[in-house]
Amino acid sequence: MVVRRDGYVRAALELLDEVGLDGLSLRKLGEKLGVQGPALYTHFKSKQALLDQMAETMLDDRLAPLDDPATMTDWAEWLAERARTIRRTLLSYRDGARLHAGSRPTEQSSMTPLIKPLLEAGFPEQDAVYAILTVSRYTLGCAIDEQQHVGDEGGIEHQEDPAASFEFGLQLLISGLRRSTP
Amino acid sequence: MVVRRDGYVRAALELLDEVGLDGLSLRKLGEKLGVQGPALYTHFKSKQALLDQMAETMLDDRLAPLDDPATMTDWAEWLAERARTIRRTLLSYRDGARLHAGSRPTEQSSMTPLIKPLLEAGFPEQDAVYAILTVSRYTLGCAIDEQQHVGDEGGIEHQEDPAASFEFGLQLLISGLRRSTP
DNA sequence: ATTAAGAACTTAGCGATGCTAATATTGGCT
DNA sequence: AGCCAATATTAGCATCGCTAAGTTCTTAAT
Repeated sequence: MVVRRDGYVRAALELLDEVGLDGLSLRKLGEKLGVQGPALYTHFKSKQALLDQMAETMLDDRLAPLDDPATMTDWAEWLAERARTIRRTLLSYRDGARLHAGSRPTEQSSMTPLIKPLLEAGFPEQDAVYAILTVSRYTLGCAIDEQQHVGDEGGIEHQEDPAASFEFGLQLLISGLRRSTP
Repeated sequence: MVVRRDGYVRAALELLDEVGLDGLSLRKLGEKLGVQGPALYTHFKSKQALLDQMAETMLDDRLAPLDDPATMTDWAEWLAERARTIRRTLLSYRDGARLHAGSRPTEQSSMTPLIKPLLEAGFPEQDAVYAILTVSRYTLGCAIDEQQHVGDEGGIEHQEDPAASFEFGLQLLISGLRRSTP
């Protein structure tokens, strides 16, 4: 009951790229898996539970390598790189940002390991938590806004470079945080 | 064909608070209006068009007063107050943030009037655009994350004060922007 | 007053959806 | 062989977005 689950989630992520979030149905996913639609209720108690798992898997896959202590140098660079990875990931799936926005974390994904680098840098615990949340939420907001405007027939003022705009705000946050740890 | 439209949108926003985004159907909205479901297609070409209009109306209602030049003092305070209003508004409707995240602006809502205060403060045009975008997107990300975790049975580390966390990041952004205009 | 035009609404119905219930099939373990 | 749990199937309910065809109502020009 836990063996096939992961494969199903990954198939669902493939299907997402093919049909989009609004077109994603359990029957279509079943077809892709050579299985009838209701069979999926053996593994997920609801469609939302599947969506939640998709959102978590999508991010965890690419975020895991970043939490390897070997690659970690500067906390600020780590935090920035984490944000860039989140954005890149959400944008790399069709409706990836909207999928994440509409999902709730499955297990309580602990924040404790995340704030550790910041605590070592001298941040008070509360500030460390807020720093992680702030950067993550800013990144999510960017990804949603960017992805919602794909194929927008660039209006006059739509000369925005999304990556540059994202980096602009990210540096605002990071350098603001830097200033608070002398 | 344009008289009833606005009333229908507001009724839809009321219905949203009652049944949530996933429970919002054209048939239910019709019932609330004493009308059959398909009648709504006279006013909206699709359900998504209705959702788009709801998202726009929701925000415009409360954002309009802020753009009154009389009340504008400091550009930074204006920008911060704008962000707070957006957040307050999104949180004040059930699934308000998710509704906004899944919508696309109806007419190209021009950014020109928004960047004006920043241009007068000496910002280069590109930075002014990025500043508005950054603050708006951060706010959207916050609202989504907060609203998705209502009734989360506060885990051990879930000692977050959402308003304080939002203000933490907002000040990071605003004071970062302040520093770039001496 | 008559007519034409258009907006607003109704009814009927198609294809698809999430999900439940009841029933079957599989596959490893003792 | 026999059992148990995991896994899948079929049938079907209620609801959904949306389309098509036809109706009523308002309004304005003749």
